[in-house]
Amino acid sequence: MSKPTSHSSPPGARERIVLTALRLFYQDGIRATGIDKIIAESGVAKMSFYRHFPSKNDLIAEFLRRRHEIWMQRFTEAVETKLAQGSGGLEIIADVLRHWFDDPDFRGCAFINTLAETPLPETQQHQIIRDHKASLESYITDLATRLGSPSPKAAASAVMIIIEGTIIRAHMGADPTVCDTCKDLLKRIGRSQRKPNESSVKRNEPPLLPGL
Amino acid sequence: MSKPTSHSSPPGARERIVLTALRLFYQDGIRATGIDKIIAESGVAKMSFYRHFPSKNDLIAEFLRRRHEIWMQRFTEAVETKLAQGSGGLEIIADVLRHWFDDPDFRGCAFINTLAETPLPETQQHQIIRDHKASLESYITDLATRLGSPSPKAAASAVMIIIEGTIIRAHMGADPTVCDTCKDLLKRIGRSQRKPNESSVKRNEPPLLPGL
DNA sequence: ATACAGATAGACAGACCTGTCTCACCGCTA
DNA sequence: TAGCGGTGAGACAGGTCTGTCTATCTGTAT
Repeated sequence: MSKPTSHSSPPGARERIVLTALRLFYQDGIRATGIDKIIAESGVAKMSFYRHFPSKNDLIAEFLRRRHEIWMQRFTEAVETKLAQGSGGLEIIADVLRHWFDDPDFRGCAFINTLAETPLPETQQHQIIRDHKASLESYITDLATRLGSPSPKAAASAVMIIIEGTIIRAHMGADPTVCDTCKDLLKRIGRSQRKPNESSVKRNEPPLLPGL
Repeated sequence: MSKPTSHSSPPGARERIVLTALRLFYQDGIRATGIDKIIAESGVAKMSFYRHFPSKNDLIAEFLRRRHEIWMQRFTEAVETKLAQGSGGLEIIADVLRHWFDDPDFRGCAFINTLAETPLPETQQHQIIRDHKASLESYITDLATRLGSPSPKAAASAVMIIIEGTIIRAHMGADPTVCDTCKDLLKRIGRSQRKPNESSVKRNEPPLLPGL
């Protein structure tokens, strides 16, 4: 709105604060990161901080919004690139996730983590978190549609469970093959919907069509 | 070890502390719950607390251990009951989860939440969390074996992803049909391993055998 | 030159947090 | 009865947290 946000010169006070928050809130968690630390590391005066963000909650909200933009942009870009290479169906998501997990700074999903450390009443934060996941699910639905899924919404619901579960398992760090398992699961999603031989047909959908 | 833990009279100071921690740590999160609050709500003197738990971290560790015992006991009991009723395969897990989510105090998985709000170095906590998940996976592997899965370990890996993902989705609270989707996915796991028609065969397993 | 907008530096208040310490009490057994 | 281990009540220290306030500096437009 008011600041350049990109494409020019040294970032202003507000932008430096947000960039520091993106790093510290994700790396150490929200409760563990004090305002003082953000102020110190972004090289900003305390009053400058409180001029831009009346309270810590406002910065948290901005952190979540920015994280959403950045994450979605990277995720969709990576998926679209793989898609353009014609390298498969929904299971390419597993490769994209694997690449994310390989980042040494990976510490799980910022939205899941924030939800986990926010008890109940922070309705604004919860709303942003839900919006993020809804946005991701919407994109997955679109993706499933383009891949010819006869029931893209049902596929997206299943894919969301698999994505969240894979992120958690990767964050736990126990099983190094979690992305392989994820990929297998996603392949099954892509395949399964064209075999009306058993009980999973209780939705009304067009028969097949391998479109696009 | 030292205290009766059950079957008799009013619980001692240590037990009251642990019971209060089980409630507050899960409900409000670990960082958000101060020692003072636990002390006040368990009706215990501060020195009694610090006699039993030299630091808050010790209480957190005990919280995780007790939560593990209680959760596993309830989970396996519910699964075994449904199993004894002959009501299906791995997908009965979805029903057990649904029942858990219906608890008005449900606030996600205590272990996931604790991991999310614990940055890095709390190795003891991380170890207990990993042990819990490994224990669950071990039980699922056993379950898959008893249900005749030809590759129970692979099945358990997949089921773990689905369980974690379903818990997260339920915690987000966006999609009320998440347990239905979970159930569909679990049914597919139960079915899928006996169709070697496509690429998912890169592990070395016995060809088929619908055993037991 | 002057006025103003925005930034820096840092003191400060009030709350909360962990952990220590003192003192009095209660119930037990020797 | 005398002692003793476990307990309750609460003051206290030292640190950290959020948020407010004052004072000073800098660049720009008038």
